[in-house]
Amino acid sequence: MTEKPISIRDVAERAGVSPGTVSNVLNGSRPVNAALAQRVREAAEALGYQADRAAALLRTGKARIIAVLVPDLDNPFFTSIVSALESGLRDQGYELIVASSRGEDDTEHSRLAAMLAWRPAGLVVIPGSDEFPARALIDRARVPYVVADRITLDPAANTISVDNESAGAIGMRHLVDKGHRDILIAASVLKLANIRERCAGAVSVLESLGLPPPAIVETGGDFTLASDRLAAWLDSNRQPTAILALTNFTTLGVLSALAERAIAIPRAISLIGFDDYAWMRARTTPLTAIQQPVQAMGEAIWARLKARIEGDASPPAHIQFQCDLKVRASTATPSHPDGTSTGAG
Amino acid sequence: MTEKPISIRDVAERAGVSPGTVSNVLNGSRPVNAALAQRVREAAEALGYQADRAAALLRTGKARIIAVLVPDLDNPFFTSIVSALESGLRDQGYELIVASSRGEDDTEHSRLAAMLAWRPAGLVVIPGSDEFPARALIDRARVPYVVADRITLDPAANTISVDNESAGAIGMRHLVDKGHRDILIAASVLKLANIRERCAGAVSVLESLGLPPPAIVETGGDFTLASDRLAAWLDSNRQPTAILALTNFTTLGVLSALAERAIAIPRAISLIGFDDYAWMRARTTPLTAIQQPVQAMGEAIWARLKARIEGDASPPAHIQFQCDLKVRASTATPSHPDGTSTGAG
DNA sequence: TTGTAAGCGTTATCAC
DNA sequence: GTGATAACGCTTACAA
Repeated sequence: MTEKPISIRDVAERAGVSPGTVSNVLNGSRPVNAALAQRVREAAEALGYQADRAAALLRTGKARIIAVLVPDLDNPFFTSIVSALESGLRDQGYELIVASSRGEDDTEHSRLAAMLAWRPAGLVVIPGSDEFPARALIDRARVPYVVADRITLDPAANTISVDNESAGAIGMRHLVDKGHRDILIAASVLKLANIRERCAGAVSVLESLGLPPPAIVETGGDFTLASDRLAAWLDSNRQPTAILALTNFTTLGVLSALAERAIAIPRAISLIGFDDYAWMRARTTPLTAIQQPVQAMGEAIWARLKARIEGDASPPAHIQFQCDLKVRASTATPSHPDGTSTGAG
Repeated sequence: MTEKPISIRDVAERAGVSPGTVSNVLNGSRPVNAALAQRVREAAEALGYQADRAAALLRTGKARIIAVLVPDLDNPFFTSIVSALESGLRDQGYELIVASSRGEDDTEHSRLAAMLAWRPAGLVVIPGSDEFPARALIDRARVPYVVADRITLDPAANTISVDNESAGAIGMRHLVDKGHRDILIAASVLKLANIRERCAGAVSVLESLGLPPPAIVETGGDFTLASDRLAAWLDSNRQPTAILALTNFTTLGVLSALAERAIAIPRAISLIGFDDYAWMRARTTPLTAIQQPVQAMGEAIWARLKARIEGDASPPAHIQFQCDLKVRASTATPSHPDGTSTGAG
């Protein structure tokens, strides 16, 4: 049924040359007589020859594979990073293998081990936690790698992330400028340093102005949990005049909790979302949002990784991108400066 | 710098056995004396040995790789399929390599060729077009494959998709039941058979009731284009009482166009969206939506592909899943049965 | 400039 | 039940 794929020998035979010559022609590794080269190319074309990359890898030890490990393939932030990476790799003859750690340490470990068994040229990882226990595997494999999004304690890592403190700060500053004093921060998981930093940035804005600290609710990682936690919080606390969401899923959680309670945005509560997706704009009240420069981050990840793959030995870089505040209609002046509001449902 | 990874020989030496025995222990391919096996396992563990999968692939010819080609890694429908697939493969020792064709024929061709060079055990493809010219490559590679989401003219293909006619029909039926007679269908690209079928299903509902056919606007594949086209249509036509969107991006386009014009949902226009995402629910007016069973589809794709990989030679199956209409607040009785409405902005 | 042959790490086929 | 050994398809010294 499945017959043998054509090998380099088939091409060599058809072109009347040696396998080595075929390799040299197709890879351009050494100059070959023009006429011969032409014959070889024709033969390869005619047979539909594609070099077996596994064999090439075995021989050279240099895989044109980039492995990517993310915590969740259903989170659009992570997939947008993957997408940006993919377009970078694509033109340079690299393949992308991808796995999800589902935010579980042991899955992270096993998926990483499995991918490393392909001896990839490079690795991009968004760790599930700051501890990132699986990094021992990377050290052992001695593969060039870049850590994205999450902060890591690994001193040898190249990291690409956003300036999380600043990201939190620009959101909070905007709310304070609008006149808000009673602000709730919706944070996903405070165990993650990037979330803590976003919080810290936001809190520091209030501190520097001598204002009281904000309330913070930890919503958990996924949408439904976030929605429930926020609902519970809203039901048992005085209603804030504004909410600052620190991830895309918490943004959804806030929206859901507010919608269920028919709390109007921004009349009753102003809202700043995190990340910037089409659905945030396609609303009667488009969301003010803290936008991460995903495309640029993807490109930077690939640039850094590629440099490492090609032998760059400079000290680990920690590249931070600035987020952009997209001001839209979901943030307004609070209706009652003292914090009570009108939208109770 | 990059020192040699440990090979099977290192393990063999440390355990005092032959490489063949190590292989037999680790793969369970043949019974091995328990004590020896234990020594081997300890040695492998101590050295952190991971078999080089490229070498294994070269020898066996059986890659544990599944290649996935999608039109767009930024479309959550496609990434959700990838995600569902990934969890299926993962536990069975397969690797996932993924590429985006960006909906371009030549990119599709080149990405497919590159992935096939890894001699993957199986292939999942969401073609960019019904013609799917790149399928010649698949035939030549004789690799088991499954076509997902899109309908294909390829008679040999196993396909997994939704029942598109029914999907269109349940949406339209719901609108008609609500009393709508002046309905706009927002279709992405009529060149695609699945979109045409969704249209056909919707149209047939009206036909069977002796009602006049709906207006159809072709919005194009991405969000901004869809938004512009719909805006243009709305500005130059009588306003319908309901809109049926046939893809996730057209849903966004409709929402955006309506929001810009401050047309209220469902007071002025009822709306049915396609696919079902958290953001559709996290709204003051949650969207009635035609939900594709993504998880089940991913599982079915993997089940079918796995069967083929394992030698199943039954005739090509064309599995269709039924979509589910999630009725929410965005669809209501039209305010003016004759089609005029109140929400002009 | 081209051909020949070794060898990458593994698994499968043979002997033992 | 275990150990040599060949072979997978390719690239690359080295020989011609």
